[in-house]
Amino acid sequence: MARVRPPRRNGIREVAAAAGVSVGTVSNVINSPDLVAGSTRQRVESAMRQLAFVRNGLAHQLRAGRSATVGAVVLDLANPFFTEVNRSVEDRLAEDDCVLIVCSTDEKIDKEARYLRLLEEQGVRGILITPTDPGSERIAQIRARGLPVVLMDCPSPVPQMCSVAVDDVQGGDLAAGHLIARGHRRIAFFNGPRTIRQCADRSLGMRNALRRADLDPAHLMEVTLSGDATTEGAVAHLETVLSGPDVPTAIACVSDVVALGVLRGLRQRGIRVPDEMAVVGYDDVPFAAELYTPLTTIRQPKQQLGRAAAELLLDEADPEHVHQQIVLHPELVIRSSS
Amino acid sequence: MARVRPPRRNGIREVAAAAGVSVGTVSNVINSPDLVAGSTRQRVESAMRQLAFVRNGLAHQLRAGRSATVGAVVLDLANPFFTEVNRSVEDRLAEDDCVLIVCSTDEKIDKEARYLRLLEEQGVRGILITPTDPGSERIAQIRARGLPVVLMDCPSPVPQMCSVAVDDVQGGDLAAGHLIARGHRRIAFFNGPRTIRQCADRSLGMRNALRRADLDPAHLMEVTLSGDATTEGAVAHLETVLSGPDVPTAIACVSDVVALGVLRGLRQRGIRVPDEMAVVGYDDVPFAAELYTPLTTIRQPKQQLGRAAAELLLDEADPEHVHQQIVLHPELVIRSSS
DNA sequence: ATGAAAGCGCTAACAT
DNA sequence: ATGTTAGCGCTTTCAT
Repeated sequence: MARVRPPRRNGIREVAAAAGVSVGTVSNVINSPDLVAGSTRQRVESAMRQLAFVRNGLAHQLRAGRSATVGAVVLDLANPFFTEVNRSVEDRLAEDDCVLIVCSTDEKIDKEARYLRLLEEQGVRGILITPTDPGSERIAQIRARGLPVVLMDCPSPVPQMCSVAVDDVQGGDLAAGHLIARGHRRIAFFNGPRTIRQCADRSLGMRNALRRADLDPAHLMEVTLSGDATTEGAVAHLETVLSGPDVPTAIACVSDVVALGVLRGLRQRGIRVPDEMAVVGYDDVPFAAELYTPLTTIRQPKQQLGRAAAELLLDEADPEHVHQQIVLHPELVIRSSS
Repeated sequence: MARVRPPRRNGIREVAAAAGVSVGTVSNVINSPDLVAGSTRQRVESAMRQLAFVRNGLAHQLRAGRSATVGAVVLDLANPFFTEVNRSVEDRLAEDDCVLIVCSTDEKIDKEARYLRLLEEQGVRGILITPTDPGSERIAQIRARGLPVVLMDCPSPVPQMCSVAVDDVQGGDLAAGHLIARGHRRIAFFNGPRTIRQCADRSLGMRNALRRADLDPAHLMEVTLSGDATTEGAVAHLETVLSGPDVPTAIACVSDVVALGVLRGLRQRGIRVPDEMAVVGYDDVPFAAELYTPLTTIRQPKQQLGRAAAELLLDEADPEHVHQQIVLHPELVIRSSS
């Protein structure tokens, strides 16, 4: 029965023995120090130090019924937008001694499903998610099992669920409105798949702006990057647009990362920005201002988003909790690319 | 005794009851399906589906003694270097059904200590860390308690510990060597605090290059950004350097993020790059090529780094495991800023 | 092939 | 103020 590697760490039991008290007392000095007499407490604490005691959080959580981990399911951890959101989430969680598990879905529904299950098994305290489909049965089921879910960067389709979103219709409107004001009429939109709400909404916003300017919204040349809404994907799709029959004078992009690819492709072809082609991005990532052509973009309140989402999730423990749908607003940042 | 919110999820027990078998059998269909008869298995599986069974990972891990979480302690989750490393780690872990907990220390030793404790309590399977001090007592103790630790972006000071590093001395050498070859003699180095190994090593490498060119290494004008090795920090420190008695002709930076600040500050002052001032970065983050002035930089093999680190960590479970210190190599990428 | 039962390390009554 | 003990949900011998 001898285990091979049992540098098993000391538990509450060893501490109790060393301090000459019962395990219950040790538990109390950890969880309700005021219940135990000063002298005993000192003895126990010194024993803990001596034995390098680290409480087994799993056992704790199993018994106490609540864990110290929160899961964040986002499209891509390496995307600078989510990166900043996650950082804010992490900081907020730290205030409550919670820790963040990150998961990238790459917009793949099966990866999403897999991670959701993993997180649920893991017994996370709750899940923050930028869902591929906010109305999905899967999310409803998770909530039905009592696990708090907060939608991040996505408005809740139902009132009983928390969400923090940024108004993407407004964002799209801002972007297109700006281009129209600059005199552009043939506008392309490098968008992600419309099945992603952000993409659909931004598209809608752009069409609203066109309509308001008495332009036919159908003339928006929407290019769909499915699964390749990346810098490289954009470079690839640029070819198609430029060699088409109806070359646009402006390209709006669903993200700064995509805009980066557009700028790169344009530069490779010697097409000047903004003179020959205007470009606008989305997100306002940290480097947007320092690009070869500083990028006009739609700024998202990333930190607020992360912090608010974390806060809502932590709050769900509270029985008095009311479900909130927070909507934040984007902002047009004009630079040189348009 | 009635709990307030008990939408408690169904456990192995409920499944057992529904399927008319014992809990042991249910456990077996989960963990050793071949031990149980086909028909029983089917009954159990259908019961699991019916009851939306999700196994309690905490209990599982408590009993089985190994968890499915791995912690990564890095300087800053939002830093594009770590962002890419983490993403690779995440992907590698996913292959083993593990999940990643991320922690940003901001180079603060107390934050690091706090997160390490949290992770250890959390019962992570192991810890990947970019330590503020790789030789710290704290890390040694963690390992002594049987928790695998792999140093990331840092060579192990001792042979019994795994590590994946990138040769930073070489990187510094590459950067300075390049500037020297371009004719620069007065070189400034916007570095982080030398207590961080990467910073110390890159500085060393730069001095090596100077020495090789028969230049006095003491002439390297090293500017220390402590706790503000950020874009903003760099902008602030630039003032000091430019108004000093001995203005450099080139600025090397400890990261692309810092270089971004230098470029920004230079641009604000109308100083042309590279004509009036050469700049080189470090990391080769995704946007480095698309900056206003495309950035000459030292490329780090970020994906390899993350993947290798995750692999080493996962391997430590293996009793046959040997401790490896992997050293990867950086690469000079010349663009227009120098 | 399946069941019964003893824990994993901890918490929370309840007893003293 | 401290000790005792019954579990949390699961795995894992050991019987059957």
